[in-house]
Amino acid sequence: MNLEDIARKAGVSRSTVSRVINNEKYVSEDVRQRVLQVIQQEHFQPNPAARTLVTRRSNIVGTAISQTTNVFFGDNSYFPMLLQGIAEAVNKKNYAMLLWLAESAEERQTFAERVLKSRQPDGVIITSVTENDPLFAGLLQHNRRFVMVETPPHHAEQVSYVTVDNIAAAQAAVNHLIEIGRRRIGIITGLITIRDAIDRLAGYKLALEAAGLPIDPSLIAYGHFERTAGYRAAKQILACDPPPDAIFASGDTIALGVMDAAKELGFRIPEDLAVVGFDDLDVAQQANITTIRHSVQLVGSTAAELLIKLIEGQLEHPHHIVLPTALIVRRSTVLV
Amino acid sequence: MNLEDIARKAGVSRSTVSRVINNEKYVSEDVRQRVLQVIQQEHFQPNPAARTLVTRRSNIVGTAISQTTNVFFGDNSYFPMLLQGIAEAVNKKNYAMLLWLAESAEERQTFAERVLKSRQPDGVIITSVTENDPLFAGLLQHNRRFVMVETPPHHAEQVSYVTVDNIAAAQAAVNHLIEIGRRRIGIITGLITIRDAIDRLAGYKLALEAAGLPIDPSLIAYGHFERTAGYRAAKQILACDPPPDAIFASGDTIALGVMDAAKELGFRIPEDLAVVGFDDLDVAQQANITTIRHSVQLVGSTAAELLIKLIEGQLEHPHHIVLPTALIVRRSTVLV
DNA sequence: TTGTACGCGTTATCAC
DNA sequence: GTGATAACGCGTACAA
Repeated sequence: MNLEDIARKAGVSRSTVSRVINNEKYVSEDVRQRVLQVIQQEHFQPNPAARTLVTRRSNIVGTAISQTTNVFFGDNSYFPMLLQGIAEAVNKKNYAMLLWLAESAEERQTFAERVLKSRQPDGVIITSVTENDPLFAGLLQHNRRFVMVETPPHHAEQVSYVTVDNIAAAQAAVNHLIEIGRRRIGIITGLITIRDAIDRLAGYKLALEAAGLPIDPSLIAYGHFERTAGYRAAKQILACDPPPDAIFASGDTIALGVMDAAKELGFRIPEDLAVVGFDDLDVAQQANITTIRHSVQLVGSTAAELLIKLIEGQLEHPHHIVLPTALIVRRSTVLV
Repeated sequence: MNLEDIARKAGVSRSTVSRVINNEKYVSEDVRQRVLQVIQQEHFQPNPAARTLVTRRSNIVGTAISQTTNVFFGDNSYFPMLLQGIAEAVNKKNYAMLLWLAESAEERQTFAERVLKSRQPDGVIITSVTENDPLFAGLLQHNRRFVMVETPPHHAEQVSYVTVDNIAAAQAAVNHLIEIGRRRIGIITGLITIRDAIDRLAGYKLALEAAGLPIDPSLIAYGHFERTAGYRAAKQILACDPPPDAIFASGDTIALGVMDAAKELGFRIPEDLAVVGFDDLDVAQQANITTIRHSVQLVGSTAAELLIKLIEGQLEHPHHIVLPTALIVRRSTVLV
């Protein structure tokens, strides 16, 4: 069943059917109705491949998640939320989403090749880019259309991206700790090759400096966005003498690990140790963790919308969007 | 850049280039090398739309997740693991994955229409099918190629699917409880319109009957696959007089909710109350919950492999695959 | 072993 | 308003 068949049944030409389907004007109302009726009764859908061949548009956006398995899996709902946001925008615009997931032990290089090789999507959304990410470099080099979630590690001026103001948010988190009287404030970073992690650390330092507090290197632990990593890093920091009276965890899953360690070492929260997370994932609410809220879903939908606008030429590339954050105070810093 | 261009640069005809790309024989070795070299230096990739148009194959498999947002989001890593498994198989076979996610409050009907309308993929993987699922019905009615994860609610004989032996697994779980001396064993089901949930309940009943134990309706609570649902259902069951000495939770997230309720009501685990979960998600290991292990990732990859074999005509439709399970004993039933 | 010619189902560009 | 007809880039019988 194709345009030709529909045309015959409706007693018109192929071009007219095409016009009806694409909602063009210059089709008389009765012809349009007749054609629509045939289309409906035959459950006709135009062949997307043929359409793509001529328009050079697939109406598909790709999403590449180059994280190792356990992060995508684990206690982290970041990616599912991001996907949900992307899906939402993509549906609204009548696009489809192609998804690439890195395999557990896959090299970033082979993953990048897989994504770069694919010519199906009109554009790509990428996330969790590291310093020398071959995917990022490849997209840039081949001049492919893409949008980054998070701030790019470099060439930020040439790249379209959606992010939250990590520096300001981290400052807000640390300021909150200072306001409740904490003076020895530690930080556990995310994977420090990722821009988000870098910026949150920068915000932490800025807040301390602004308050005239010293920056103690022994209170800075480099980790990554997982509970177990948070646990290990917290044990290290809490062993300092004197121990910190607060820890800013660069992610909620890290904060969970901090709580684990604190409990084990007999620190009361928040009396002995105040903890602030980042992201406001479901777990933060469940575990009553003070955190920075930024809607991951909103980041996802914003990124997808931006990408589609770039594809459709409604916006100039590059384009940068910074979404707001909010400090959510819970029991991990303030007793109710 | 297309076949024609490559052909010109290599000094051969378009068809020869096509033959080289598709690895056909009857191409002399030196011509093949010459063509390959040009392809490499031009970074040429054949246009997938043109290819699809003529072969009627897109090498894309669709995955439809028709669950509401919070399930996909929440404390549940089931879908990410499933996706990871699908991605693995899809990569191996050089396919791509198209993903549809239902939106938070979306009607099952509109979601089904969205999936059914799409003609991009060569086949579809679906999951979480309910009794009168319009997506399931639509795929069946339009005679579309698809594979189900889990046992279909009906028409199972006509449908290809991958599942675990839920009945046997639930029996094993309950038998374990009986073996450690429990006699008043409750169950909290998953969403009872889903086949998995139905079968696990059936297995529970079979095990009790086989052991000559009564089936007490007040010990059966109908819930769904979420922690909070497990919590509520557990509070209900634990309020019975006499209370149960064991609960079989139809999912690990439900089991977490049971532990929450038990803790709140002062039940010691496992002394006063033994708890068995299902799925062996990461959380089960973290919370030390006895559970039924079945690799969700394996289910995903098996489903994708099956679908691709059906697409490529290497297997007759319908085809059924039942994957094994294992009882994993942890501290929620037995003190170490 | 290689080349020629046609068709896949659409959109775009004309002429009418 | 409508209808021919030429692309789009590829695979594939068939001819050479």
